[in-house]
Amino acid sequence: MLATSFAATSDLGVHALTDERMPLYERDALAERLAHGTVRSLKTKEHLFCEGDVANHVYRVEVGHICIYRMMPDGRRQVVDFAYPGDIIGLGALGDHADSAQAMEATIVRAMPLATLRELAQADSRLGMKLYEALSRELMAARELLFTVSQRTAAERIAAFLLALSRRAERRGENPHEFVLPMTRMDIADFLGLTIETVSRTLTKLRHDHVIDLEQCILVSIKKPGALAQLAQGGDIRSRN
Amino acid sequence: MLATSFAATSDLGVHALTDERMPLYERDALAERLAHGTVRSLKTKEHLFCEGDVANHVYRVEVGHICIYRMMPDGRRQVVDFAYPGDIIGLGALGDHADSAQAMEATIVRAMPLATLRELAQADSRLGMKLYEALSRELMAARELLFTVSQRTAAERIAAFLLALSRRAERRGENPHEFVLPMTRMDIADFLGLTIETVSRTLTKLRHDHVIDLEQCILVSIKKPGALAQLAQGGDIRSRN
DNA sequence: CGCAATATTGAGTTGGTTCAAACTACGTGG
DNA sequence: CCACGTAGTTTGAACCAACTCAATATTGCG
Repeated sequence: MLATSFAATSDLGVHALTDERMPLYERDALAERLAHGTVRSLKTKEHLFCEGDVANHVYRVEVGHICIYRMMPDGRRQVVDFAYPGDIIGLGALGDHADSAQAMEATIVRAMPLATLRELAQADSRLGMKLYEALSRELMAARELLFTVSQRTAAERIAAFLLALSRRAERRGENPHEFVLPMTRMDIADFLGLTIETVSRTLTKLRHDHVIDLEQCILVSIKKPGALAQLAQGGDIRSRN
Repeated sequence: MLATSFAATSDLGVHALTDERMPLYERDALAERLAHGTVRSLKTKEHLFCEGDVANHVYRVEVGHICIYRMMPDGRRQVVDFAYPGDIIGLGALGDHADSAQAMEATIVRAMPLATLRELAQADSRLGMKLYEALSRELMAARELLFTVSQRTAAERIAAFLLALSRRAERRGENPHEFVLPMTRMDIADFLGLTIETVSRTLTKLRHDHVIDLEQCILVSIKKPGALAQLAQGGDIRSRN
């Protein structure tokens, strides 16, 4: 049930466990199979699967972005992960899906049946180990997010979130100081356990303090990475570069 | 990195995923090996391992209770799990431990080297699958807790927590409507992302509303399970039985 | 261009925190 | 066995960060 290896949440937080993280699936039997897997296209807001659906595939995002979340009957929503191209979704599901996966924009994924995955893992115990490790990392990411949501202030959460996105951009070989937010304020809010208003206010505050810059609401430039890191840790802002 | 299969957190929450849960390790090669594993005794507050320690064993709690948590440099603490007798700790650790494990009282565990675990999994692919499933459940539990902490009010969190403990008691063949809290208010607070004062106040409120009863601060009797469940869901209390 | 969806900003409210003080349980040693 | 000390818990009152409600401003799409 979640984006493996490159998940945004993965390194949300202080300990930056994730810098040791590398693409798991490359050169894997898994990746090879996926390369020939069924392609599925999703429109913006279309669901890849929903809470309660029987889980019978894993997916790799090829193009676009997917939001993994869970809802309460009364409408409260918890976003659990954001999947980027290359990320694998649906690992860890036993029986039914416990979360829903929705395309945040026009998105293409490749699907692979769980049965096939099981066969591969049976045949190649190294793959089994990798899947296990991938799941471990998911677990760490989930706990990191738990920590963030449970213990940090709004400003600290946003700072940690932006830093996680920055590190992710870096890992993907993109500019870590300037990247696009594929998610809406609502997604961010539901991810961090805040309201859209608080997300917005906190971002504008960071902008006014010249820690970041924002264009078109979606293009983030990190101007003072040090200040942002300091903030994420719980320190006061002050003018670090 | 966590208490498998019987973890208290496991079913914290609405969807009660956990009722499908059964003891994983019974009749396993794992359980057999553990039965002959090294015994280790811990005094109250003694650590089994700390954040940053190299992870080279998994442990099964035999007697007592263990608290798994993570700390920030400034002292903020997030409790991630409570391990009961039968629970397995330390699965999912890759390299170093990301959490600390501390005995909440005089506790006995059995240890098994990770190397042995890997061998066993290599030899018996069913065991590998079980470990994978155990980890999946940990992940679900972590997300359930995330959801609880992120979206629920203090009263809802406490209600969900008590219900989780109740279900756990039931699974262990104990009285689900009367059980002892092995953890302090501080542990509960750090688990649910609240302060000890709020935990205390919320418990006394539940007592005054005759939803629960409390003796010696540690013996909980659930008087109105329905009201508690209602509350956990986000509904108002009202006098359900 | 004009509309609908998303984001920002402002003002007032509140749930949970913080700070502080009293109370309870319990282990220790006299 | 009881007096004492300590750690843990409860309770109260003031405060504040984030929420709610409401209005305005963007953005992007048909």
